[in-house]
Amino acid sequence: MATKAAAPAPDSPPPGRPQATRRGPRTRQELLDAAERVVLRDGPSASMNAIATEAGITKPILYRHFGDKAGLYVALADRHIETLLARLQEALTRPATRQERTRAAIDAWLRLVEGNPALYRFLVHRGQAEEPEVRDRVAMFQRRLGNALAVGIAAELDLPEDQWPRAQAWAHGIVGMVQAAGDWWLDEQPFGREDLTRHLTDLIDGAYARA
Amino acid sequence: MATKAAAPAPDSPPPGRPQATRRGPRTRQELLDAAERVVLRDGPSASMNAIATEAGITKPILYRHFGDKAGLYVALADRHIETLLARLQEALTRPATRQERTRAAIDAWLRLVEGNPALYRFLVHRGQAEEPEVRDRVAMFQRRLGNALAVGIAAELDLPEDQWPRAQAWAHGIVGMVQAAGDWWLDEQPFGREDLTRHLTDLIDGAYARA
DNA sequence: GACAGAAGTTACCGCCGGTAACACACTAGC
DNA sequence: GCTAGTGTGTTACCGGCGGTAACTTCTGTC
Repeated sequence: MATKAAAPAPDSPPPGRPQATRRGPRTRQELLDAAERVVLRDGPSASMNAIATEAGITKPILYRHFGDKAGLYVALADRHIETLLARLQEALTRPATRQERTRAAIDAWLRLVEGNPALYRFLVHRGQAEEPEVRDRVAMFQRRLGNALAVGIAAELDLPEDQWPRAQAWAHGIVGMVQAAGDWWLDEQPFGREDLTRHLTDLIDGAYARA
Repeated sequence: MATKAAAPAPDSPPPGRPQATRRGPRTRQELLDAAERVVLRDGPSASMNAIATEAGITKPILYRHFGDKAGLYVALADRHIETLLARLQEALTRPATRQERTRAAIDAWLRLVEGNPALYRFLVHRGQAEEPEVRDRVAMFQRRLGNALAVGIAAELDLPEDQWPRAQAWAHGIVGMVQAAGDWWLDEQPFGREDLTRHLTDLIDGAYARA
């Protein structure tokens, strides 16, 4: 709750007061940039002090902007989650064969994994942080992904409404599958991204074919 | 390294010195029991002080036994991981149809999830703890599980050696799948455990059939 | 009985997340 | 020009954490 309530995201400085002060109020965006730099460098255990220093300010300002550490992490995650979700949604509804849609979605995911492992770990492995707030909040992303996929699967297989839970089970399972396989692949790198995409697509497509 | 080196697990008090002291040196087992009680009650954010208090001692003793928090958590996890791995191994090598083996393994997993959610979360969702030591150590369990399953899949499909990486990709993916589906199901409980077992078995079996 | 050594304690360190209280810049109204 | 108000920033603190040093028992052995 404290997350959104803290500040309604003043995306750009109000044009009525163009350059208020010299030392300048840092925009939320700038703070998030700095936070992201630190988190991607130090991992999710980055301290609020370190982030504040990176942003050239001190702790209390961070707290005024984001409420608490959970708020900051959620804001940090939200910047990327929406675009990633949109990209996956596009892949899943692309006018193409079912197999191609599956492939495209997995490929989009693995491109993120490969392109920015640190960001990926932060987003997917939950900012970890001990407080359940953070865990739940960031884990919600995975849930949304699963729910979106569930709708897609139900449509794909033309399932009646009473079979939706089954589509959900599959969807959340598949999300975890791609994530876990991506994790493993990121560590071991036994072959290229395209190969992993193909293997996972084969797996899912085989399941589809029998459904 | 500090983990195993700290104490070679004196499982039972040496019979040569049956009842050493009155206030007694707590056995490693007793300490782990207390730690488990606290962790399952308070979640993985349980403090070392709380654990020590629960065990009726003070912090430094814990540190003498386990080195640091990571060591304690690893010891805590190891108690259950071995038995769980053995149970899964048994299910995967049971003399039965391939589908039945799959079903049995998933069922064993979901029984743990259902029977002791707190323990499950601790084992699978990584004691979370910020230090990478703990994360890596507990995540290793998932890896071992995936590797064991990979061997099973390679045998199941009679794959030539050059196709083993594919079996690995599948295996780690499937492990993540069952885990994620279990997570979702644990939260939402939209149907019984048997239903989820069946849905996931169907999915995997479909993939097998097409492999 | 002296003694080595384990078991256990108190008291501390530095750091963390989080907050209170205060200082400075700027604008608006009279 | 002076005041009031507001937003930006600071310093200095709080309780609690993981972890450790130094000391005090207590116990079994020679």
